[in-house]
Amino acid sequence: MPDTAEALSKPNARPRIRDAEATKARILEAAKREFAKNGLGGARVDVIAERAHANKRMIYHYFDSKEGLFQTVLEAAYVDIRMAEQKLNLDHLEPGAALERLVRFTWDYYLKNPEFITLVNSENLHRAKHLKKSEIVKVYNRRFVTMVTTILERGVAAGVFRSGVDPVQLNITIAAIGYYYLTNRFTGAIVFERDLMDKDALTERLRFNIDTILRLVAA
Amino acid sequence: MPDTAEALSKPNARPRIRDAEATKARILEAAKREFAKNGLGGARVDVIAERAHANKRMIYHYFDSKEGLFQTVLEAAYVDIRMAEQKLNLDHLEPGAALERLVRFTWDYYLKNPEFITLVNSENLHRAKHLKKSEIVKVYNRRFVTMVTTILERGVAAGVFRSGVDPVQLNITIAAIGYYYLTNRFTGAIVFERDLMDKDALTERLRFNIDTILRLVAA
DNA sequence: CAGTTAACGCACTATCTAGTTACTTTTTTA
DNA sequence: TAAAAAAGTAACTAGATAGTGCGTTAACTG
Repeated sequence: MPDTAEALSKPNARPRIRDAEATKARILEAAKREFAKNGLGGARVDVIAERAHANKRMIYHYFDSKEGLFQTVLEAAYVDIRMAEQKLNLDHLEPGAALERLVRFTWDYYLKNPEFITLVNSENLHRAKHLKKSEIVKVYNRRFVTMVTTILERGVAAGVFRSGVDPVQLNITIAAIGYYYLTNRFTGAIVFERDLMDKDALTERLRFNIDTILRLVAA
Repeated sequence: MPDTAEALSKPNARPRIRDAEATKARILEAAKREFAKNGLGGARVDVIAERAHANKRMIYHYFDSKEGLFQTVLEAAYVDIRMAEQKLNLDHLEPGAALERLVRFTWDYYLKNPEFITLVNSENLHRAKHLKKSEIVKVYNRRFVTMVTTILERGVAAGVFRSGVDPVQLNITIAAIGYYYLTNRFTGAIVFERDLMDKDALTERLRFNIDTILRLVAA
């Protein structure tokens, strides 16, 4: 009789397999959802622990504090989008097509990863204090800005884009026209009395955004 | 000796003047700041009471709950921006100038009223549950959408704008290119390694935004 | 297999926080 | 001017909530 009644809370409960990496990953995934849904202030550590099927103690073991956890989640989110952007391989496309592809990608990424937007909003409410500490993110960001600069230069050289467009302003604008539409979709639906998340509405907005950006750089 | 030591906490303290409207106004102002700074979840009712030089009990007396207070603050914010927009009197300007003026106004309003942006962000985190309840805001919003529709129609008739531009998409875009830049100024400063709030940077962004919108509607 | 390390879990606490109770004081009204 | 109504206050409560102390158990190591 190797198992006493006290040793196991449930009869026939198999011994829990221990896996630090898997537990960390489950906590991060649950935290991303909870932070995205309620912001840093509104998120509950107990909820994250429960959703991750982990003990709350482990959160403090791996991430030190609620803010430490938030910072890790945020870093992972930035690394993820920046890596996805790098994979676009825009250099093989002609400048106009490259720009269209970037606008399309940005839109699709926000749509598929709504947590990204909410995490960024939350971080800005806190004046980017967590992102400031992150060294890894800087490296990725530089490569990202370079992408658009290269497209613009190629377009100007080919005579299809006008010169003098600031790559940073363009970058911000590409993000803005997708980001704003999606992050403010709830108040937007009320202000404009329209379902902004309707399938046709989304397609229409993407078309409009591509149009906006191409007209902006057109020669 | 009409005043006993217990009747007055401070010697020579004049009897407090009672003014319900003034107290309400102080609470609303303090609440706007606190909600804008910390979001609905992060805001503290005690802090609002203290900043308003009011007793916390009065908040519950006038606004029922923290959420009731938030809703009132949010409604006031929307009414304020919509009323300011109506005062622009764009009908007297030629279409291009009218559009430029609207872009400029939107930008300046966000700059001068940064709480507006944070309140809207907070409201969207809560899926616009407070704004949904507001009837007054609907009236103002309709007039707002009409404004841009009229400018577009006049521009098309005058042959300076192309036809087929959706006024709602245009409205969203005008807001987006200013709003995104300002709400994400903290993470933006890190991503683009630039001070986005520098005076010259702000002027440059406004110019860029006007350019973006005019190119978007150009015939 | 003995002993060490690392993963995991329970139960607790100090503090905070929205909301309330039970009053006092000023202003208005009849 | 008496009494009713409205404005204002202090002290309290019940429930959360981030964070911990300490014991237990699985996995690895020599």
